[in-house]
Amino acid sequence: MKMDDRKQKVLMAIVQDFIATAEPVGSRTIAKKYRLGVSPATIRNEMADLEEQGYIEQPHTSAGRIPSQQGYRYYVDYLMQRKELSAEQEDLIRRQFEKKVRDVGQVIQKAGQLLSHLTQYASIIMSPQIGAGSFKHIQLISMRPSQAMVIVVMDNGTLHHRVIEVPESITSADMETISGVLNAKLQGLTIESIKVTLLKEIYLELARHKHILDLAMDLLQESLMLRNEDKIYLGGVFNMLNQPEFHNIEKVKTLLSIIEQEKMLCELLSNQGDTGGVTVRIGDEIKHREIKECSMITAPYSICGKQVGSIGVLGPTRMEYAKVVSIVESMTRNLSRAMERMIFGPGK
Amino acid sequence: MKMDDRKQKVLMAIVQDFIATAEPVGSRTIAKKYRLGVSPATIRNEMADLEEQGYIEQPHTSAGRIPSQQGYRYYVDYLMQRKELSAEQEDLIRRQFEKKVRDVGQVIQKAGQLLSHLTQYASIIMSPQIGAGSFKHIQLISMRPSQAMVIVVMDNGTLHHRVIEVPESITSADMETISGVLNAKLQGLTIESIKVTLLKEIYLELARHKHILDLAMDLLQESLMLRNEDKIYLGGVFNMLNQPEFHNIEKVKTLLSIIEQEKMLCELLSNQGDTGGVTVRIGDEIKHREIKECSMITAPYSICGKQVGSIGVLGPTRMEYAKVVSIVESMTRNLSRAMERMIFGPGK
DNA sequence: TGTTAGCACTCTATGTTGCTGAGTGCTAAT
DNA sequence: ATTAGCACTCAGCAACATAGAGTGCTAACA
Repeated sequence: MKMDDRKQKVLMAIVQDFIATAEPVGSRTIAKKYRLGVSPATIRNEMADLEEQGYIEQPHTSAGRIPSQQGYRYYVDYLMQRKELSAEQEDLIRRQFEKKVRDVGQVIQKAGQLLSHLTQYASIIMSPQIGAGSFKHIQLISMRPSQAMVIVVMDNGTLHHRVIEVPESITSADMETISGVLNAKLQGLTIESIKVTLLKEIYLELARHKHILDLAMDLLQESLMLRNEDKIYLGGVFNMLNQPEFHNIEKVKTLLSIIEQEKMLCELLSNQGDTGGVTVRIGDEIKHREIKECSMITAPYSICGKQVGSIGVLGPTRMEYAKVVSIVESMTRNLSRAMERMIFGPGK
Repeated sequence: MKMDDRKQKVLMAIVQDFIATAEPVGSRTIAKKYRLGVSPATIRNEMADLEEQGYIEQPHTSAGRIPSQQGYRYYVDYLMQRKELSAEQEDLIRRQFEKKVRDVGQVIQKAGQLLSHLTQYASIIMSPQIGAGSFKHIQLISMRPSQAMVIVVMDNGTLHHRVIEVPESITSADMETISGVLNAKLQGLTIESIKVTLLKEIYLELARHKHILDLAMDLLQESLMLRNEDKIYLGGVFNMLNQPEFHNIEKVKTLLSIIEQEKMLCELLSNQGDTGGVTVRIGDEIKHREIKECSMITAPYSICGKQVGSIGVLGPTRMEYAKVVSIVESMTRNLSRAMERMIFGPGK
């Protein structure tokens, strides 16, 4: 793993130049553009070594070199220095997140648009996985003569509702009563702690309204079981087509076919390591073989310190790692804050 | 506009063959495959006429003919006969819509997936535009010591909620009271009919809770004003890449750039004619010049007879009109039903 | 008068060839 | 250890040739 200083510089030059131009980099270019103070011939020697060690490769004999996966990895781990965001970028992000939004979906969507706009790659954002909560409040509301709405509020701030059929004989007052009893008996319970005896008790008390009760309990039960499902926002795929690596239709096809499968996207985002920080996965390190020659930079965001979802950027392996890492990091910070405000109110 | 019988047959052959193969159609092919009982030479004469009249064109001298926009139009208006869905397809659609789903978004999404799967083109579906309703019920719920949730239920079955900050001194009982007063005074009102005098009255009655009242009224007002915004589901773009007309990257790019702009999609769907039935727009007839060489087949769906949204299929002008028209039609029927069930409960 | 066979003509698509230039690896001189 | 010099390789491009699909026109035919 040890690498002499000049080799590092050469590797760095190759990676950077290739990221910038998408053209294989020759020894002359490096000597001229990166001023290492040695001649192309010397650099050729270094390159031969680097190739032998697997950091770079040659598309064909008479071409320059391009970084191998291992080369990118080395660059990301040891050579790259983060490129801090410009003041405008910082500002843009902050302002985007200050905007008033209606629901979580909208935050996610805005964040995705911003992320793909800033990076010029595709962005993937997962909506927060707010675990199954416990029951907070239930409310029956009469909507039309024979229809009512059941609303269940969970303590994590989510709510579920459904329209049900009720006998015409049921009055608003009856519904109040039912709501009242259920609230009194069940408040704060999780699915595990709802005892059969307790249910019996309720049914006894509200025997007259068994039918409605059944329907209400159905929704309640579902709500308690439900981990709110994965929603995924994806944007900026269009950007990818500007990358020369996607000038070939077949690649675009495989890319799109993946991207239309939400499940796979979820896996891509969830499969990240342990760290809690920004993760960079290069080429094969993304486990799905359908995605070739792509890299992902992902990071979790959190609500009150608990990781609840992830955001990510998908680009060609020839990605501007230094820039994207900073952007992703800044985004998670801002997104976490926005989510907290969303769910727990504007807070302090 | 009048066209002799054999010409029609020739035009039909050209359109159908081109739709099937994407290759310019020659006179020999028509004579052999479509058995018009005349020789290629005769067909060549007919084709020369058709070209003169603008129904077909020649990509270059030594190629066969392809339909012009006008040619497709004539085909769709006079020649095409609907291709009824196969029993399996009918069945597939029905079963998809019978599945239990959680919310409107999910119905839309499922429908979109199905539509693009059946047609093999891109599908666009608009979520229902349920107009601003009138107020049905408001409920304040204490969530944490200094936080409460306001829920507003509208008579059209939609609901809005928000977490607000409240003084710690407010009790659950206070909230019940506030909810109660608001419900009693405001039930059934629309934004226009809420009078200042009435508001004064409420504020007087609940003077102690002015702060909360303000927050609750904010949400209420927003809810009353809000036409629920356009959400658009889009799927099957991937399918389009299988069409030979999109083997050229530039076209894919313009297609994708459009497709990522939700606004434009909305316009595309809304801009349909009057008819209430299936609308076919070919090439330029879609007003956006960005979309070249595409056709759209759209149709509105309705809730209780009122048109609330549209679904559409976007494909190349060389689209299987006969098939897609039937599919779109069947989908709107099923979607309308599913929406009604969703919003008004399972009903009869 | 409408239909058809025959034929010359056009033009794309495909393949072949040869050349150019970028880039390499090696060797010998510094 | 570095570098200049040189022979070698190979993708990419342009120029050219060829094949084949399809046409339009003409003249013969029913």
